[in-house]
Amino acid sequence: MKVSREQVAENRRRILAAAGRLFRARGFEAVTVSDVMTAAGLTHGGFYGYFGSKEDLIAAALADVLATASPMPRDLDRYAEAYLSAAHREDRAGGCPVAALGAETIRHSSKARAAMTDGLRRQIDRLSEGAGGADPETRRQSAIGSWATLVGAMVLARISDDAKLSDEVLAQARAWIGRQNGDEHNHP
Amino acid sequence: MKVSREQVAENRRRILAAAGRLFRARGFEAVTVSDVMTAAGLTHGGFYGYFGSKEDLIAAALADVLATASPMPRDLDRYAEAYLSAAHREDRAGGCPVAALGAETIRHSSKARAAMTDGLRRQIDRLSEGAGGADPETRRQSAIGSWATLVGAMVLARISDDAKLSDEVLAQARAWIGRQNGDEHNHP
DNA sequence: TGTACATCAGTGAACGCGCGTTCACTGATGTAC
DNA sequence: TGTACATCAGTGAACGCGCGTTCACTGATGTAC
Repeated sequence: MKVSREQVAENRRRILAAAGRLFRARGFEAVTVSDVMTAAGLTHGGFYGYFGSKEDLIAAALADVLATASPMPRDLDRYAEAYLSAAHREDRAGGCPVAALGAETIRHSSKARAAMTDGLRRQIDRLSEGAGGADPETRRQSAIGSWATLVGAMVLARISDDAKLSDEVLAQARAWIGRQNGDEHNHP
Repeated sequence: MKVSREQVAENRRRILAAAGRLFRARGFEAVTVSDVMTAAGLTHGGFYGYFGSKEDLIAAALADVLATASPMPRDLDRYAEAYLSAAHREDRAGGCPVAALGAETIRHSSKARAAMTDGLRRQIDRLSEGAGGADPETRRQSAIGSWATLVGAMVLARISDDAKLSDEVLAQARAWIGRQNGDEHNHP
């Protein structure tokens, strides 16, 4: 049965949202087209009316998640605190797509990789604004260094099956970023 | 045809080495048991004489790669230079298993995850030795912070389909780590 | 040391299953008058 | 505004394929004498 144009738009949004969450939680390959469609409240057969292939969905879902990324606190230290939280570590499905899928994306379509690269550029720019340092070059260095530390620390914290070690990684990474920014002159 | 005991040991080593390289290059799920056995110079049927399942192989291959990790230069800055090189970025199959497979490992067997956690502990200890800082706590913080930065920067550098941005990420992450350690007092 | 035989590592065909994808069909939507 | 019909989004059965895994068989190894 045909559905209204608004329903089609709504369904597309639901498919993308479901795919974004499932991919982050389980990775691209462990999630099936059926999984995504069921999570979106549809049956698998309808999928190809929305996307040409599973690879297309991967690229579109990544672009969608990266576009609707969480708004950033104006300050790099505060952002690090939120990013390196136990809540974020536990919430893989709703968390950072780079920490969850960054390494896997390299092996998928060039569109998926382009979406990630685009997200990386925007994230560096956003973090540069909130970074300490007098000149723009220092701020850009802090943005890149901090972002690498945040992503890496979240990967390491999630790897650890020892909760104490995992907590320590998060805390020490936060302190390490603070050590860098605390030395700057923009925090009077 | 039966083969000699030495040949069996050699074959096991080859299977693990092939698996270690293929998994790092393509991820756990995209590599088939046949791929691994063919790369090891055998046929797929013989696999189950060596391992109980593909999941078992994943755990064993991870433990193997992490055990035979490259020897570390005595100094954290020098290690960062080697780790954050273009050569390492290009050599996924022979590179760091954490940057290549860290995020995926969470979703596999507890043995695989335990191998990674073990590797993380050993890496933190190794880097602590080469880190700057007077007291052990500062050195441990530098080790964790640096390791997170290294892993994260490699993931980001590999994501980028823009070579210039990728090079910049590596260079800026190196500088960011140097900035931390350059401030320490153990480099007269 | 040499021979006879039991062992068992490796082979390749075969298995069942679940995947991505296709397609004939259905019936609500939305358009033409 | 109301009616008649063409459109087309969604359904679910079906497809071919490749995966992980099993197994009967083979023939070199290694042991017993």
